[in-house]
Parts: sequence; C-alpha cells; structure tokens
Amino acid sequence: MTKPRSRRGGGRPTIADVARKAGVGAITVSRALREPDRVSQDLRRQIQAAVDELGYVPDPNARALASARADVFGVLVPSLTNNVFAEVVRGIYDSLSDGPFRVQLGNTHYSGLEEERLLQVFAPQRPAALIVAGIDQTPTSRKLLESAGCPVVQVMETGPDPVDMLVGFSHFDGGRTATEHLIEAGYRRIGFIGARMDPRSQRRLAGYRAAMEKAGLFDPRLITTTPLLSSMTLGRELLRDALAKMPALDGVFCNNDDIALGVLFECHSAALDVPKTIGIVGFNDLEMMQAAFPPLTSIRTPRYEIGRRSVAMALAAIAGRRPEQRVVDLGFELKPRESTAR
Amino acid sequence: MTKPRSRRGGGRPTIADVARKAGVGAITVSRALREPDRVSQDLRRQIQAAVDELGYVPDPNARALASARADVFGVLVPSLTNNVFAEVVRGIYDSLSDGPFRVQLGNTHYSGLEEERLLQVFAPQRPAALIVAGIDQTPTSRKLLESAGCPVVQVMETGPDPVDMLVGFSHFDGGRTATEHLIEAGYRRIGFIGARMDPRSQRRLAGYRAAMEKAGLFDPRLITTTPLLSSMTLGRELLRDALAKMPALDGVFCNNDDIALGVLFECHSAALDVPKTIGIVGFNDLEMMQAAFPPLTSIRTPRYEIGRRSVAMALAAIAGRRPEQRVVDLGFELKPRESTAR
DNA sequence: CAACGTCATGGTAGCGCTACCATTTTTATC
DNA sequence: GATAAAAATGGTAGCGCTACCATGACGTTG
Repeated sequence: MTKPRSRRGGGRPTIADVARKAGVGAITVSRALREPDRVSQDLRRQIQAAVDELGYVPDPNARALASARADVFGVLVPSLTNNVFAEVVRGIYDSLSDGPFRVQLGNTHYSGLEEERLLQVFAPQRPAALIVAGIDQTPTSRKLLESAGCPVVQVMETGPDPVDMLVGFSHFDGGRTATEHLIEAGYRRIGFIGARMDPRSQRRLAGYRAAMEKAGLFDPRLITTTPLLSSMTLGRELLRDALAKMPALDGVFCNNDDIALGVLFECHSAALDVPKTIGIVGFNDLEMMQAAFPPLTSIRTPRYEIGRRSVAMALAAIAGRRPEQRVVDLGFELKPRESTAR
Repeated sequence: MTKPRSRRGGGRPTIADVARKAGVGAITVSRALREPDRVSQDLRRQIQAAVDELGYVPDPNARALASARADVFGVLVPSLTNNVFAEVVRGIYDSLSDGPFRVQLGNTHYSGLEEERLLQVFAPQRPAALIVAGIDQTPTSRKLLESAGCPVVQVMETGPDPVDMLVGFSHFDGGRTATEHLIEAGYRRIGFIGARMDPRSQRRLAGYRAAMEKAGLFDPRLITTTPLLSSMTLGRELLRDALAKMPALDGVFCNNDDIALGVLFECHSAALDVPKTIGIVGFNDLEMMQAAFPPLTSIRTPRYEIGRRSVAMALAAIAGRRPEQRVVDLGFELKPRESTAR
C-alpha cells in the first residue's frame, strides 16, 4: 500500500515524486526539464528515466504561479470567421505547436472596447507574449500593452510608432497599387466598393483615392461603402448601389475578396461582361480568386507569413535577442488575372 | 514609504491586500468573489469597495493551482481556416465571453495523432470542460477524454456512444436528403464530388449512396473523391475529372460548399448551363451560396448553434445539472435554390 | 432554556512549482 | 599544489489562491 496522496490534486505524479525516484533534489529536476545544459549528463539521464517511468508532466499552473510567467501567447484578432485572420492565426499556431507555448485567442469583434476588456483578462495571466491585430489601439489598450511586461507584436500593418514590434504591410500602398493597375489596364470610371470600413480598409481607400487623384480620375460619387460586415451578398448589393449612382462605372476596386466575388456574381446576374464592361480587383487573394470564372485579379497579402514572423520575433525577444528590426514590412503582390485583362 | 513588496510577483495587489483593506480574512474575500451568496451584504460591499480601489484582479494561475481546476475550456477542431469550424468556434467564444472562462483552442489538422498530442497538453491544465470535433477519436484519445475529469462535449455529429455529451446532426441524413432532392428535381446521373474525405464526409457519401441505391441510380463511377484539402480550385478539377469519366453527368452533390462553388465556376467556364444541364447541391450553406449566380442549393447546418449549445451543456454539467439529454440532434435544413430548379 | 442545527467568518495548511541563495564539487590558473 | 573561478546541486521559502476544518453567533425546537 502506497502512502496516501495528499487530499488535494488528482494523484498525478509531481516533481517531488520524480526527484525521489531519481535520487536528486526537486530543483534539479526542474532545471533538467527547463535548462538541460545546467545539469550534468548523468543526472539528466536518471531524471529522464524517472520522468518516463512515472509519466510525469509538469503542472503549467504551478509553473506559472511560481515563475510569475505563463507559457501562453495572447492573440487578439477582430474576427474568427474572416479567412484573413484565420490564416494569420494558423501561422501562429503552426509556429508554436512544437514548443512549450499555448495560445490564448481573443475575438475583439472589431471593437476597441472589447479589445481593452480582453487585454484586461489576458494581463493577469502574465502571458509570455502578446500578438494583436492592427495599430489603432485605444489609448487605454496601448497603455495595457506597454505595461504588459512581455514582448508585444502588432500585426497586419506597417506604421511609424509600434508599441514594441510590428509585422505587416502597407494597406495604403496595396490600395494604390490595385487602383493603378486598373488605370493602366485602361479603366477610367473606377469605383471603390467596401464593407466594414475598419482602419485598414480606410487606408486602402486612401490609397485608391491617391491613385485616382493623381490620374485626375477621382470623383467622390465613385465610392460606395457600408459599415456592415462584409459578405458576398453585400458585394452584390453594393455594386447595384454603385451602378445606380454611376451607371457608367467601368471598374471596381473591392475592399476585400468576398466583396469582389459578390460583385462578380452581380455582374453575371446583370449580364455585364467581366473584364470588358467592368474590371474587378479584390484584396487579399484568397484561394477562391484564381478559381473564379473569370479568375479575379487581387492583391496577395502575406497572412500566414505574418503569423509565422510575429511568433519568430516574439520568441527571439523572449530569448533576449530582440530583433534589430522592430518593424517588418512583408509587402504584398499584385496578381493580375482575367478580370482586369481588357 | 510603503512596506517593500516581496521580491517576486509584479507588485500587483493580492487577495491579502484586499482583505487587509476591507478588514476581513482573505478567505472571505475569496468567497465574496466566487460565491457572493455566502457572504453577508455588508462585507460584500466593503470588499467590493476595496477591490475597486486597489484594482484587484485575481491571479488565474494561483486560483487554478489552489483549486486544481482552471477556468479554461479546451476546444479541439480539425481546422482553423475552414469556415465551418470557425463558426462553431465563434459560437463557443460568444457563449463564453461574458463568463469567467477562457478558451484554449487546438488545431488537430484532421489528424488523430495530433489530437492525442493536444489532449495530452490540455489535460495537465485541468480544464473546466473539453469540446472536441467529431466522434472518431482514437482509442487513446477516447481514454484521455474519459479520464479528463471534466465534462466533455463532442460536436458536429450525432452518434450512438458519446464519451459524455454530444451535439450535432446526422451527416448521413444530410447526404441522403441532398441526393434525394436532386433525384426529385429530375436529375438522374448524379455524381458525388468530395475532397478531404474525413469521417463526416464519408458519412455524407454513405447517405448519397443510400439514396442513389434506393432509386436504382447508383453507379460507383459517379463518385469522384480525393484526400487533398478541399478548395474551390479542387472543385473545378474534380468536376473535370468526373465529366471525363462520365460525360453524361447531369447533377452533382458536393462534399461541401467550397467544392460546390468550384464546380459552379467550372460549369461557367465550360459553358454548361446550371441548372438545366447540371444541377448542383453543396453542403453547409455558407453565406456565399445564396450570393452565387445562380444561387446554389445547399444543406444548412447549425454550426454557430452547435458552438453555443455545446457550451451551454458543458456549463450545465459544471454546475452539477447534467442535461438529461446527453445527445442533442440539432438537425439541418435543405435550402433549395436555383442551381437545382430544373 | 438546553440542545441542536445553520449561517457567517476566519485560521491553517497546503496546491506544485521555481527564485534565491548556500553549499559542494570540479576545473582552470599560476 | 594552493587559490580562484566556475559549474553542479540542493534547501528553503515563497508565488497567490482555496480546501478543509474550527469557531462563534444566531435562530429553532421541544
């Protein structure tokens, strides 16, 4: 009969059990697991054997309490269903899956207040790092991030004044490039169609406007937006609205690919030839763009790579090797396809 | 000058600080926060005032260690980018956002081994509940779930033998209903097109087969599948394959909506009239189905509701009110649209 | 009004781990 | 071979919280 376990806990082996079995001190077991280099090879082997035999797994809660640091990456994104963020999150998970870190994901619903609330929930956990989407945090959120006491990576955009580190690309340049492409292809009355005009969409719109003004083509009536959440159905509706205002429209730069696909379907439905009568450009270049008929031109954005890179930067900072480059611009790529091949 | 803080910890106020300020014992503060009913109104007020003044937030790690139970829901899904699971996850988050629970999300990549690994990571945290997608766990995973010591909800499917609780719908019936709809609409040489044939897709295929056999229409050459991850591009390719094998194909039931949309584009590209020449049915009824041209028939599945319901059941079980109904079938709904309106 | 139960509150002792410091052992240096 | 420096190991004392049990104040019952 074994000594009865203490009343609490689930009877799983603890570090003390391992230490006893291996004939060493508990602290040595702890070190062997976390900093193997600091323990002699002999003991390391003994300890590993004891760990394997007992099936010992460290308790992350106890570890977090004792070290005042949890092996958790806090991640805040505005949406879980938007494919764009889903891929960033996937990049983060893939980069973290073979290490000791867990992911704590929060959904801000594009709301600054919700972001504040979530940061307040995350902070007491003392996460190892924080990854947040966007650079438009409220002052409160920014303070919370600055005082989090861990590496912080803002993602999706570039900008001048990161809280700590920053990985993304320029939405302004993306919008401008897309619009210039339409202009070069010979389109003239080019509309902007956008839903859920979050800050990044606003910057794409600004890029659109810059390109249009430079070409002497700008007209405010070319812009059709809504604060509603983006969807393909909305893309169809918005194109109808745009055509009602501007029947002579001959091209559209869409806020994102969902809208673009809706626009394409509306063109089919109204028997408007793409690309002859109307040219279409989307944004993000989701997989569906090249599968569409006709294939749709879009701006490919490095979403997955942003996820991977943000983790790499955070891990480097945790390891004390803060990257010299605190702002990383991963760029984007115009993918011209039939929808703008006049 | 205040008494210097202990060397560790970040200097945030602890429960002892609150207790001192409120003039009560620490345990009473703990109770006031967790079970307000067991503390007199007077003390409750005093304590609340002290909490507010100090800005006290309980340390979740310490709490988890002391109570051998973390306020964490472990959630395992096969994919983060598949919109279907994204909506389940969104339902889970929305149901949990105003309570004390955090979410720990794991991506199994449709792999049983990965699922085992993740369960082994989750278990030591002593989560409050586990939500896992599917009913086809490996024996090891099943044992891990059974011995997790917390409510377990399997989601997305119905089935006879849940680990604990189960919320979903019948994929077999869904596949059969979709196929019967095509048959009733007058289609005869109805193909099945599917990618990434996970267990749920297999059951939809079985439903398709049952309907086809019952109508005397089954032919194995009508089935075109691939283990590759599903995408719209793949939908286009698979329809080409299917037509190469069976040029007389006059309808397709697609594994999921991505494939269906790819099939639609391929039809446009090959100038095949939908629904006259070919009828198309998808599965899940993502938003894009009704926005497509022509709008695509699909089987609407209660993804968001599955997420909500699974949390509701888990919370009830945590509160000691285990639902009498351990298996909940949320059903599905055929959404007939133009793509099958011959 | 004694005996008992119930309610409100508090003290003590951990939960399982690691930071900090002390001690011992080994290695490098002259 | 003495001395300093570095490496390896361990003991102690918490981290901040809650389970468990004890206490005292009240109300209820016959």
